[in-house]
Amino acid sequence: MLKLSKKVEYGLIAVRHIASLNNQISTVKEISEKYAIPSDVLAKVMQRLTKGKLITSHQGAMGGYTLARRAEEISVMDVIAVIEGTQVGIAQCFAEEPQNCSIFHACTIKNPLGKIQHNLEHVFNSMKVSEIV
Amino acid sequence: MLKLSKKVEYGLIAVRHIASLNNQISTVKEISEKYAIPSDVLAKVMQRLTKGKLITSHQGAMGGYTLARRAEEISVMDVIAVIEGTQVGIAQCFAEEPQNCSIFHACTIKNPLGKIQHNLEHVFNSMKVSEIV
DNA sequence: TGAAATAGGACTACGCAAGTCGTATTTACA
DNA sequence: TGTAAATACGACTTGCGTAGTCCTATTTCA
Repeated sequence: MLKLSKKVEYGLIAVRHIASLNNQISTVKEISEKYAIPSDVLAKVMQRLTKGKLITSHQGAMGGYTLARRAEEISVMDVIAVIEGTQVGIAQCFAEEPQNCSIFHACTIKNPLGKIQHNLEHVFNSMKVSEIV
Repeated sequence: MLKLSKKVEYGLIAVRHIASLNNQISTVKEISEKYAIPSDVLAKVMQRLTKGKLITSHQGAMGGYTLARRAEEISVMDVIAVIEGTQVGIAQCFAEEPQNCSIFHACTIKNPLGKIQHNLEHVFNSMKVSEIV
């Protein structure tokens, strides 16, 4: 409950890793070994980060990944959004299709949870990869 | 990902309900019908809230539940902790047995996530049931 | 041309959330 | 004193999402 997914953790670690090496090209193999992350899983994460334009892929031998933006311009929220493909929502009300919640009409806690939701979004948006030293 | 469980939502709704009726005795049937919550599920939630001493049960006919403390003294965190029975942790590092994380030793994002964790805890601790109008 | 790298689909395993069911126990009140 | 209304609680089922594995295709450097 209320946990980040491993994919997001892996993504943050990877992006931070590249940033910490001054954007030097890095491979899945290198990162997965260094941090003991299953390489197949990390590979998919990197592909999503690429599609989300947070990093740039370099195919072929001697290839790998570099950041697509400066580390100061990549927020934790960016990484989450790109990897999960959905909005962060602590309840259905704040994700897509709020109406799907079985309780929607009678729910009395949407507003208070909304405050918490906003707070979370703010924290995730304001924390940048460059701060993850 | 990062979602509260339905049980916690139900618990918050129930506690708020009782508080909004000035701590008048309320039954599972009444609450489950009013908010369209499955009564069996709600019953278990109420039992946990009782064990956690947030509400008081009154068995037998004409029984039900009342708050065990003033609404100003019940935080959202209290409800979560009692219902889930575990610490809120956005990653394994912040739950029980941090060492179980497959990445623990090499993880580079414990500190930044810790900031987010603390922020979350603060928000949940400071929001009281009395504020959930 | 071969090796090193990304791209990406298909599949499995597992755990947890959510809900259901059945039964026991307590208590007010007719 | 019996019955109905209520809580107590364990066992079970189901479904879904997470995490991970496997396999193959494609790209590119040397």
